[in-house]
Amino acid sequence: MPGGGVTLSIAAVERDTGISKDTLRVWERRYGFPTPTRDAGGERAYPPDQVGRLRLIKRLLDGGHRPGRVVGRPPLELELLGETLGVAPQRSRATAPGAGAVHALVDLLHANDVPTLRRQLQGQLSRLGVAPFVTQVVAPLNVAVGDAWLRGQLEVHQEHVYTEVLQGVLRQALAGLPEAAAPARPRVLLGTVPGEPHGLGLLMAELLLALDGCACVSLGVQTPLADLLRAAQAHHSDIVALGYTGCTNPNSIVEGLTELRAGLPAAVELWAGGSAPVLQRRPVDGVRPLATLDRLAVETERWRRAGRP
Amino acid sequence: MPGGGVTLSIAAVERDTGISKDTLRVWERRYGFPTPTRDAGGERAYPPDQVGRLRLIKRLLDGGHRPGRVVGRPPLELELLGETLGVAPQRSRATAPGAGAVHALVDLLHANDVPTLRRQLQGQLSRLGVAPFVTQVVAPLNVAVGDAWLRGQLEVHQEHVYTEVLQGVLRQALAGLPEAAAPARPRVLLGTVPGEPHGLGLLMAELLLALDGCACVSLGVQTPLADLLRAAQAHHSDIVALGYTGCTNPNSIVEGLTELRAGLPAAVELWAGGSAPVLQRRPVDGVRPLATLDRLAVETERWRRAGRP
DNA sequence: TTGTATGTTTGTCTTGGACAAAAAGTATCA
DNA sequence: TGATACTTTTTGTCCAAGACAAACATACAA
Repeated sequence: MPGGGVTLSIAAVERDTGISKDTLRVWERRYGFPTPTRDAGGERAYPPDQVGRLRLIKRLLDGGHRPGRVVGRPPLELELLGETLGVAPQRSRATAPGAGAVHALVDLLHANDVPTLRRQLQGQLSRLGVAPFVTQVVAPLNVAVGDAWLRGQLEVHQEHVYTEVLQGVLRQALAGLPEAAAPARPRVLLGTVPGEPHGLGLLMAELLLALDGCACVSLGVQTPLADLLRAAQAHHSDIVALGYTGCTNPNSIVEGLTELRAGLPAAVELWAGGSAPVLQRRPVDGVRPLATLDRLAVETERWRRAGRP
Repeated sequence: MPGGGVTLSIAAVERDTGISKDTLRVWERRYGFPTPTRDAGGERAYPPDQVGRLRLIKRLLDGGHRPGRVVGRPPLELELLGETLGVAPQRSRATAPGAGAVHALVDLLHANDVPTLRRQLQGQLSRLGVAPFVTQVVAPLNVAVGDAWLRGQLEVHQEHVYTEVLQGVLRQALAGLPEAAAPARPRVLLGTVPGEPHGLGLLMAELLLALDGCACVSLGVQTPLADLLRAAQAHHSDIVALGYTGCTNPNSIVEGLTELRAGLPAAVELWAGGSAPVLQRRPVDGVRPLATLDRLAVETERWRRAGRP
């Protein structure tokens, strides 16, 4: 519990790295790392350099490596692994339209130039219009930022700044949209489940849906499952749309979707979008996976064709 | 791990209630509640009604009750306790200016009327101007919403909607502010520590500081401590301002502030604001507690008087 | 009323074992 | 060659009961 000064308690390491206490203890037992010292009370005390190494390991795991191969390895070896990460899927992106703009924006982020970044994004928004801005600039930018972070080229705080700035721009665009007519349909409830802290995707979806004439209500991030159900009832939602980025446990994603589907009336559709691979790999009965943002318009159209009251 | 269907696993209960697994197990041992059944694998399986009761208990604990007095008690008794919660500090608020408006807004929230709520807030903003809106409407509204939630008069999803709508309004106001001149000082870095998911207070502070001519960079919520330090360095911040709402563990708040103060250059000030009682009760050396939003202007003025380069 | 000492409450950490789901490896067949 | 089914390894989470220190409450003295 103490951990003041130069070492961190196991709880502090869990907070800072996102690795659970149970996992930290079992790694120590199995792979011989980390090797925390003990404080006066016999509790684990982690030196800062080990915490840094744990963070690097976490990045590699998020990038697809397996614990057995990385958790015992010396730091130098890990650095090398990190640099070769995420390069494969990049080939297609380099030639995509707007690739130059995306690259320039990542550079600004890298230089910590917040005002210019904000101005550039706003400029792109007014130049392209809302929908093209979201699909052709923000979406690839998101991937680029995620990739850069994965490879350690972007620090965590820079990713936070990115989220914050972009959120400002997107919300401004949302506020500028004309309000939908009173009986707008479908009525969509947006949100993420507990454990999923990223709300940018949600905001992008809300923007596109609102543009398409849907009546959106967003709950923001991390709403408990029971409250998602209650909210859907309170707002007479036609559709519940959830966002997933894959930073959470795949098991709990599937578990949560199953639970929600069971609790939701059959007439209410359940959409699950975002970059979490598990959505495509393990489809849940009665849950519509939305692989890309384009699907939003398609599915909305389908819903309208079905002609609910 | 299963918990599919009608019962929840211990991990799901932790997510839904915010009560840690360790605590759930120790309550069962000490107070005889909860009493989960076991699944085929011998793991705890919590029925939904017990989860609801746990949520109520969590509310009561956040409101100041002690576990020994509430965790064993039957549900009926808990309901009664809940209703008498938080009434004491309300007397002063009833007569405050704008109390009527606050009441009306809470009613809208209660009725799930999102469009009207948004319009009303925007109307108040343009009528009063930014600073009075923040201090005289949003701040008391925050307290009122928190109180209502504590007493069980507002559901969690309604609080989420509130946060979402207000965030939209505040960010719009922020975007409408003229950009500060290039050498604006002080340079303030805003954020919250891991475990603190509420960003509204941060947004309010950013708005007031920007209005006062500060150069703000916000990292949003839940930035790891090490990255807060790195960000302060990258942005050459004069001040690091953190927001706390008290939904987190008081120990870890103090621990985190101590760690940050140790890692930050002496010339960089560390401000801690928000409704967490521990900030006033256990001051940390070298950390400036900001009890109310008014203090922001005062402290900024003091910093400027001190005349840094 | 304020400060100090004592006892109780309470959340978190400990150990070592266990298990099931996911991933990887291997064999079989079209 | 490629897809499918089976087997083994890997890996995160859960369990039990015990221990401890910080926070809280209560009693007592100045």
